[in-house]
Amino acid sequence: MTMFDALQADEGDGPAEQPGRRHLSERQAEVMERLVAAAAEEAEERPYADISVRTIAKRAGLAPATAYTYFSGKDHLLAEVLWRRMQASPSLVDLTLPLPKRVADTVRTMGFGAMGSPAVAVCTTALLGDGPDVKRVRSRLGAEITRRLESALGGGEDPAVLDVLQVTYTGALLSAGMGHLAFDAVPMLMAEATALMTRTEAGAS
Amino acid sequence: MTMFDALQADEGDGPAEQPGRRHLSERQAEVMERLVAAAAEEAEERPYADISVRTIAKRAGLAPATAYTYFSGKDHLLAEVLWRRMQASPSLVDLTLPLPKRVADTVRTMGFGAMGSPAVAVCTTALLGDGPDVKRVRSRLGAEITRRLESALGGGEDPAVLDVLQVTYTGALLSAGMGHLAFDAVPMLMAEATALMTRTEAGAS
DNA sequence: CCTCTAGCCAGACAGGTGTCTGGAACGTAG
DNA sequence: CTACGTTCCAGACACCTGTCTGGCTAGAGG
Repeated sequence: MTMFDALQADEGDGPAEQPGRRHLSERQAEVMERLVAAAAEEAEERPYADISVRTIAKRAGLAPATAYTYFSGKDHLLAEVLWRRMQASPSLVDLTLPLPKRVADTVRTMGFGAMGSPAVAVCTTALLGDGPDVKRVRSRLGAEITRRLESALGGGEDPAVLDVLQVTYTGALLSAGMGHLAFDAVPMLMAEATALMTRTEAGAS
Repeated sequence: MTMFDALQADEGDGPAEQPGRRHLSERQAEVMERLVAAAAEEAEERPYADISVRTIAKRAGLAPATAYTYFSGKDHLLAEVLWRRMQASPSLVDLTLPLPKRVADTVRTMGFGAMGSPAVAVCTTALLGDGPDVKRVRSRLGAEITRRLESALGGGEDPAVLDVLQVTYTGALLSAGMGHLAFDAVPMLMAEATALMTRTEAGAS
């Protein structure tokens, strides 16, 4: 496995210490940052199959062995890109908008707008890999998606709606990553799903 | 690539000749069958990472080189298992049932009931792999799922409902394959989604 | 009987991935 | 300046995957 779990990007001044893990030095955090950035660049301009830990490390100006001390493999690295983008994106909800639009906005701003579609597809592919580290990233992402959808819905809806939306969004990301669906169409699809499910509900808000 | 595309299981007497591809001898079809069966057995009792083309070939009593002439790799082989199960399963719809139940039944009978959950998870993982052959299997599976959901809905609904259900089912399979959702819970979830989306529709049927 | 073709097999092979080890570079203390 | 601990690196290494080659067996046809 890796030396430690990938820590969350804690810009700011919070302690942000995970109890299970030793802290990272300034230099170490910077090295990780460079690796993730290099991975994102690779994802932008190469297909998934042509990316390897070695090409990412070379781009970052680091030795492959060093990359392996931080990440367990290329999937872990590329998945981490998605996670960072997610964290860097705002999670604000405009409660004056109608529900479907709120969901669409939440989905649209969920970090991936800044990346090109091929890059998202590449990282999504990586996210599907097996391996315990990738699995952890996936769980974190899933939890965050739930959290954001939850706050977009506002809590006034049937909890089943949230469950379905969560699964639907997972499927939409997958379909988009596979090329069966355009990434641009995802927010629209989610809005449609929301509209269909909440049509005659006791309208929230 | 492989010698030919994996042919569809054409028990019966139809010609079933795909114009692009040469026909297979009796013996060849039987070899493929053994390979797929061995892959299914492997999937039942080993985790994904411990399966390889060589272990499958050994179980089938064949040489690895032979397996590679039929399939491009372990992902292709395991994905084919799912496709065969899908084809072997009935696709009948009882039009007297209410819509959500129809969808749930369709989903439940979609081939995977006969396999253990771990095996489905393993094959689902394989289905997510990249590679042109796996991609083809995925497309065929997707098309079949669409077809079955379509006939379960009966055509009287908003076409958007079908789109959403398709994506939701994709996501549900993925979530289940990842272990975030029980396979048993998938039909229920699909029924819920259907019920929510068609609640106040001008009821079909 | 021999010949010819088609399919399968065993082993060798190249390419790539993740790991390990010895040593270099840096900071700190005495 | 030397001694020491930590962190990172470069190359070597073992492992696995997919491909290729030459030979073997079975069946068809003469």
